[in-house]
Parts: sequence; structure tokens; C-alpha cells
Amino acid sequence: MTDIHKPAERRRLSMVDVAAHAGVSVGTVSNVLNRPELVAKPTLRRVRASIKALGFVPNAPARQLRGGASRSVGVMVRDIGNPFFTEVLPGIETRLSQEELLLVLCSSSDSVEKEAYYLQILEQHRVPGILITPAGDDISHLVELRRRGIGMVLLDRPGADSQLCAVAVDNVRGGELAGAHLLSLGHRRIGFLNGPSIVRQCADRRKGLDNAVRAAGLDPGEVVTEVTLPALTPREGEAALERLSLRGGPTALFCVNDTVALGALRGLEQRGVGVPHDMAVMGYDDVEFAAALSPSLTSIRQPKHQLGHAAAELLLTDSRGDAGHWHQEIVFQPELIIRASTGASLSRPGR
Amino acid sequence: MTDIHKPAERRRLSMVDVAAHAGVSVGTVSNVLNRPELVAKPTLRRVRASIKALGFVPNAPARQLRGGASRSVGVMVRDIGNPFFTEVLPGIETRLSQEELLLVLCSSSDSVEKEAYYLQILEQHRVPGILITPAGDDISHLVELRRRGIGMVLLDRPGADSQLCAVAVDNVRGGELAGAHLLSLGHRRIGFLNGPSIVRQCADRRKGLDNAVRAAGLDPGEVVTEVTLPALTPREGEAALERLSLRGGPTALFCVNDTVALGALRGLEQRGVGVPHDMAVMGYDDVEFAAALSPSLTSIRQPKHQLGHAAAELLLTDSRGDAGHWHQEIVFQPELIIRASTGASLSRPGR
DNA sequence: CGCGAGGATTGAAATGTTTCAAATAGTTGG
DNA sequence: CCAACTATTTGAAACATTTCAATCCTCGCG
Repeated sequence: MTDIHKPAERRRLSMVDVAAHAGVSVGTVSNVLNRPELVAKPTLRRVRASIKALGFVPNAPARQLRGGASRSVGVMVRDIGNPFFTEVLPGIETRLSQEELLLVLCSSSDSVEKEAYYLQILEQHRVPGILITPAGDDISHLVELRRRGIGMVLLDRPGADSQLCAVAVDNVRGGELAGAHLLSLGHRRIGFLNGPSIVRQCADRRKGLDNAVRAAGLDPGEVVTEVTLPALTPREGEAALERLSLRGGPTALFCVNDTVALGALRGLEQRGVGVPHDMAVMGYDDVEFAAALSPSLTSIRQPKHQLGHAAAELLLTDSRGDAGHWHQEIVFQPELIIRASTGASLSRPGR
Repeated sequence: MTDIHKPAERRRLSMVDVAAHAGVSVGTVSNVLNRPELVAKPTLRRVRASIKALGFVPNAPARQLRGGASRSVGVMVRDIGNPFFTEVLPGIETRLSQEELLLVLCSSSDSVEKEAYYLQILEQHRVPGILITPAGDDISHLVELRRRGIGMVLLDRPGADSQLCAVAVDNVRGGELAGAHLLSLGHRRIGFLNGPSIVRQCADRRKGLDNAVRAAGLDPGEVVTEVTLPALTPREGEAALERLSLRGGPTALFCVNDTVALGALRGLEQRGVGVPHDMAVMGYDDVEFAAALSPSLTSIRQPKHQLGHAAAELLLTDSRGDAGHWHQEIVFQPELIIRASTGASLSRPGR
């Protein structure tokens, strides 16, 4: 007969209480929880009954204090609002939940300081690993964390020369695909709505675009007009149009991601600029909604779910500290998805 | 001169090491960290120098063991892939990060078992609070957790009779708005692409739709044809069209959310059904991309950022266990956003 | 010169686990 | 009936903190 008289017990139950209730030692209770095969059947039953009767819930921090690393991994993104991350997250979550790992989500909001702050907290929590899309260009602090024993995998960012594992999509190649596509349609003046060039992905896509222009025997300086947005949101995408002379300016717009393209599309419609006739537009990422936009958006597809899954996988091996594992880099290839917004069957851009 | 000879020290540093290095007791080190005002200036300097020199990082689990509750709150969503949650998350994150709280993200994938599993882990971690969109209809287990001292706030779900705080948008009202809009355009046969009715939001929106139909003096059984989707994804939205006799069937489609509407739009286009002329379509949530779809999507707007922010706020007061705080419910009002997909200026649905 | 006040520091208990060597009980073979 | 095992169980140390009563100084004042 378990009978709780106290209306609201102050102290939470511990294994000591369970042990007393079941008439065994704490060591045995611990064994029931962690190595039940060592415990005799009847004892097992009895202890389990006590646990249930008392409503005992093990204390994870205490466990961890003794045991070592935590069961949560950190995932740091630059902006949770970005649908790209939303589509990568399920891939990560799927893999982590298989390992019964908790996912601690941090958003650096593109601030190096906030990133540093969160990293510090994660280290204090003794997480076994961190999956991160760094806010800044310098990743030496990440290498340092890795050296201190925290698994570290760069997400959507090449590890390059550094000692870090990385999972990325080839952004230079993506930029090339986009550039080549627009050039093949006859465009010779391309507006590039880009993010800040300290963001690696942005810089790489620009590089790819330039490569494509040069490959066509043209001068990037002549062909490409870049507008740098402070943030990759629809609002900024729309606002960026102001800084671009629409008439007599570019005949095509390459947006550094679909979110920006969405804003651009909205803005162009308001200004009565027809897409793709007056202006071709393409995005990047091929997020879920790209195909359903008006007009449907040509984009560069990234295997987002796979990206997340592979990153999680790599993090698992990295944080296990498997011998024989040094840094590894997985690079996925982007894919050009042609849709209406670039009017692929266009003879020559108007005017 | 701090000189580390060991190539890779096994044991991590603890406050004991810092104390030794600085020539003080551990108690003092602790004071430096937690109540620096109690410590004499020179000592403070010395200890801080030692911390830096040794690279000491406090151990959060140990801290918590002594101190009590953790600095992480749980956020349980039904599906991280759903853009609705993506747009709610920033609101939550903003508020939590102000309190220097970590956000542990759990996705129940609409499984009651997975939800229960995660809740158990969160309880073990002694989180001070949980923000949750429950997977099932029964929330008694949540009330129980609350009783055990874990702050609990229902997200996007009315707390109703129960003892829980809740932040929600009035889904019945949303359904009414949608229904009234379609009816006012002359539609008399409405297809409703709904989710499983155990999901509260789905059931409520249906109820609202029926209300609107009745308010117009009509019989919901005649007007509404519901198709129940197993999951609220574009894919399922598209597939659902098969189960609806498009010709001679409904003249309008109400989709339980924008993600489903996106799929429906895609499917209708493939089948050559013109929107809004042959079929009016509306969604729910008014997510970021709704305005830019082809055609732009009429939807029911929910104040998503506010929703997240308010939920986090409520959770903070609830987990502080402030006296004078009992359960509180915040209900936001949805708003009808009319766009092209319902062809608002339509005389009468064709055929 | 002695005393008390008050600031600074210390030492040890307490937190809830896990782990492991040692103790105990139970069983089998001789 | 004992020895030698084996299967269980136990008790205490260890983990890294925080907290708090107790101690130690150092001044200032009478």
C-alpha cells in the first residue's frame, strides 16, 4: 500500500528511496536500471515495482556527472527561420533519435558573439558533439573545441584545409550551374542578389557564377551586378530591387537562395515586371515551395534531407572518437532544376 | 608560466585544479564564478587568470546536480518539417535566449509513443518547463507532469478545461472565416483536405467550417466532402485529389494548411484544372510562401511569431511557479487573407 | 593595548548517480 | 560435511559543484 500523505513533497525521490522501499541497496537499484542481467529475477521485479509505485525518475545530471558525456548534441544554425534549415533538420533528427540522442537547437542569428556564447554553454554541458553552420569565416575556435574532445561537424560548409569533418554541397558548382543556365538562355547582364561575402556559401556561389561567365569567354565585371543583402529574407530580397536599375539593367536575377527569390518575385510583380519575359529569375536550394511559386521557380537543388542525415552520421562517428577516423568530408552535388521563372524556352530576353 | 606537458590529458580540469593553481580554496573559486561581489579584487583577478590559463570550463551537470533545475527547456513539436513550426520557433527562441535558456527540440513525428519517450527524457533532465503541441488528444500525462513541478504550456492548442496554460489561435473561428469566405463566393460543394481528426486543430477547423455552412442555412453533410490525409505534406495533399471526384464534385478546396494546399495546387495544375476558375483553393496558416504561390494563395493567417513568443513567456512564468499564477490561456484571433486562388472577384463558380 | 566588527576565506557536507572490490548466500562435487 | 565455485548483493568511494557555518584577518576605536 503506497500512500502518500504529504501534499507536495519538497525533495524529489532518489534511488535511496527506491532502495529503502524495495528493501535492497542503492547499488542494486542502479543495477536494475543499467545492467538488469546481473540482478536476480525476483529482486528485479520487486525493485521495478517500487520504482513504479513511488514514481521515481532518474536524475540525468547526476548520472552524467559520474558517467561522462551527455546524451544531447548541439545543432547550431545561423537562422531557424530559414526554410533551408527546416528541411535539413528532419534529416538530422531522424538519425539522432535512432541513437536516442537529444537535439539542442541553437540559432546564432548570424552573430559570431551569440555563436560563441552558445558554444560555451554547450561545452559546459559536456555535449559529445556539435553540428554547426558557422556564422563567421574563421573556424579556429571550432578546431580548438574539437581538440578538446567535442565531436564537430561542419554543416553545409566545406571543412577545407582544416581538421574538421564536413558535409556540404558544392556551392561553387551550384553557382556555375546557375550561371551557365542563365548564359545559355542568352542573358548577358545578370543581377546577383547575394548575402554578405563573409558567409562562405555566398562567396562560393559567387565564385561559381564568375567561373561560368569566364567559361563563356565573358568578363564577370561586365556581366554580373551584385547587390549584397544584409539578411537573406523575402523582405530584403524585395528591397534589393530598389538598388538595381531594373530597366536597362540586368535581364536576369540570380538569387542566392529561394527565400530571397520569393521576395524578388513578389517585388517584381508589384512593379509590373513580367517574369520570365521581362526578367528571368532563379533561386537556390529548391525548397519545398519553389515548384509552386508564381511562376514556378528555377532553382539549384540541394539534397537537404541527405545532408542532415549524413552530417548526423558523421558527427556520431566523430564524437565516438573512433580510432582510424580522421577528418572526412562529404560533398554532395547540386542539381539544376529548370522551371518557368527562367522561361527556358525563351528565344532571347526581350527588349 | 603555464606549461602543459601532457599531450592529451585524460581527466578534464575541475575547480580543484583551478583552486590549486590560484592558491585558494574551491569555495573561493565557486564564489568567483557565482558571487564575485563577495571576493576581494586581487583574489578575483588571480582566480580569473588561473581559469583562463588552464582553460577551465565549468561542468554544467555537476552544477545542476547541486543547484536543481536545468537551464534548458523542452520544445516538442509534431513535425519539424512543417513550416508552421518553423515560423513559430523564432518567436520561442527569441524569448528563451533572453533568459539564457537552451532550447531542446523534440519532434514527436505525430507518434504518441515517441512523445512519451521524449517527455520522459526531458523529465529526467529536470527541465524547468516544456512547450508542447501534443500528438494525441489525451493530455492527462501532461497535467501529471505539471503536477510534478514541470512548467507546461500547450502550443497551438487550447488548454480547455484542463489545468494547463495554453497559447492558441482560435481554430474554430479560422474554419468559420474560411467557410464563410468560400460560401460568400457562391461555392456550395466544398472539399476539405483535412488531417486526422484526433489532431485537435484539424477537428476544430472542421467544426468552424460546419458552423459557417449552417450559418448560411445549409447542411454541412451536403456541402462538405472531407478527405482525411495521413500526413500534412504536399505529397499527401496532391494524392488526396485522387480521392475527390474533381469534375462534378466540389468547386472549392479548403486545405487544412498551406503545405497541403501547396500539394493540391501542384496536383491541380498537372491535371489541367484551372485555379481559381475551375476550382477555388484556400489554405491555412499563411506561411511565408503563401503569397508567392501560383496563384497566390488565399489563407487564414495565424500570428506565428507572436504565438511562439507568448508561449515562451507563459512558460517562463509557469516554470517559475510564481504564486498567484494559475493556468492561463491566450487565444489569438486568425485573420482571413484573400488572394488570387479563390478568385475573390468571381461571379459564380464555373460549370 | 585590547577588543569587536566586519570582510574575506576556508572546509566540509550535501547533491544523486555509477562502479567495483568485497561480502554473502547458494550450489555442486568430492 | 567441506571446499570451491558461482550468482547476488552490498557498501563506499568518486564525480564536480554549491552552500554555509566557522575561522581568520585587519582595522579602528576606546
